[in-house]
This record gives sequence, C-alpha cells and structure tokens, in this order.
Amino acid sequence: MKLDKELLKGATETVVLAVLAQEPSHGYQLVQLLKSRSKGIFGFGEGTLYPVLYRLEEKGWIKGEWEAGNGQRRRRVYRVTSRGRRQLVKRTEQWAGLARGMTLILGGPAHA
Amino acid sequence: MKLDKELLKGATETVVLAVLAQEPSHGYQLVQLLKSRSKGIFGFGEGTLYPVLYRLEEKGWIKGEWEAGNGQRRRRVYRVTSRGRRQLVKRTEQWAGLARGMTLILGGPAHA
DNA sequence: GAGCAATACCTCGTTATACAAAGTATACAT
DNA sequence: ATGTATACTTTGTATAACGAGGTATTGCTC
Repeated sequence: MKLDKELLKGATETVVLAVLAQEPSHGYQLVQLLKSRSKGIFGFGEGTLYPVLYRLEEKGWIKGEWEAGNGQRRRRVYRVTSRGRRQLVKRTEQWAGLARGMTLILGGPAHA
Repeated sequence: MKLDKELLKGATETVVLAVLAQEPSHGYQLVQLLKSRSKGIFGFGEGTLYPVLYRLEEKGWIKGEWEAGNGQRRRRVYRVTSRGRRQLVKRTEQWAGLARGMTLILGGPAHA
C-alpha cells in the first residue's frame, strides 16, 4: 500500500527529525533508514528528502556538516539541534492530537 | 492546542466522509459535528469544509440534496454514496498505515 | 581501462490542499 | 428595527510532496 501524498504532508518533517534524533545521518542514508525503520511503510525519495533537510536546516532544527572523505564519497551528515529537539516534542504532540481526533471520529460510534 | 494546517492535509476528506457516513448533514452542521465529535480537536471553518464538500460530491463520493424549507433556511444535506463508502474504507486503511508508520518511527527505539 | 551498479547530492515544475477573509441571505427573538 | 445565529459561497495565499531529470564519485568485474 502506497501512502497518499497529501496524507504525508506535515508528517514528513516530524519523522525526519525523529530519525535524525536517534541517529545522525546523511540524506541518502535517511532514505533507507526511513524505509527500514517504518518496515517499508514510508518510501520517501531523494526528491522529497533533500528539500526537507534544507528546510529544517534553514529553520535551525538540524545542522549539517560535510564529512571529510576518508575514502568515502563526500556526504553531509545532519544532526538535530537543541531547538530541533524541542520542535520534535511539539511535533510529536501535534501528531498525538491528530491521532486522537482521528480515532474519535473514525473509531468512535461508527461501529456501534 | 491548534492542529497544524499541513498535518491535516489529506485527513480532512476522511473525517468528513466518516461523519457523513454516520449522519447525513449539511455544511454548517458538519462544522459543529466535527468539533463536538472530536472533543474540540478539529476546528474546521466553513471556508475549509464547503470546498471539501464540493470536491467530494464532484468525485461522486457524497451526494447533496437541497432540503425544502419547512420554515427553515434552505440547506443542502449530504449523504455518502456507495462509492463513497468504499472510499472511506480505503482512506481509513491509509490512515491506519500512516499511524502505524508514525508509531514505528516515533515510538520505537527512541525511548530506549 | 571500459563498463556498470551503487552511492550521494541537487533542482525544477506540477499538483493538491487548508485556511482566512469577505460576502450574501434568511429566520427568529427582543 | 436591531441583532444574532443560521447557512451557503468564493477568492487568494502559502505550503508541501513528488517525479523526473541531472551531476559526480567509488569500487567491482571482465
């Protein structure tokens, strides 16, 4: 099942922040982490994730640093800043609120 | 807590379908139903909901009928069509998928 | 050393949506 | 008559996810 594009709006930044908070990563790696950690539910492409990273960095919620190439291809590793962590808390609360509302509407008296 | 605009994208049509499936309503009533049934979590305004209703009707998922004014102001009551009910099932599955993915990412090894 | 796959990054155009704000008009109570 | 709640409608703005295309490097294999 491929997730609806619109449904993901607003959630993408949150999962990116969450994964980076657990493990600093570069863009390409993030694509794979998001897929594996969500058991294949999320399948973000690079065309989605790189712009998200730039956005988050511009807002000061993550910080990227070029990793010197020790035989590796150069890559930019992103870490969550302290402001970013506060944001992650907020976003998580937002998500919980939405999830609660959805449950109330979808799972409520509908099955009565 | 006011829910982020972007986070709601894609979810709005689903909750509208869900409420209408439970109780055919007109637009103005829907504003209140969504608010009360979600215990205040959803606060959609008319400028959001009416366009949603038009969209859903155009797609054939709901059907509106003008209710003749028996002393009442004229109102358009919307009902979910059979195609709309199938859509609701799909949307609900989509939502469940997203919720599962979010839980995996947010609630997983983060608190380890 | 040519070819190829995987890695890693970047950018553009398209499309869809939530919302505020403003407007119109009716019913009803005071 | 004045106001309030009801009820519908439209416009403009901002944002975001994605596909598709592009560049460049590394390392493997023949």
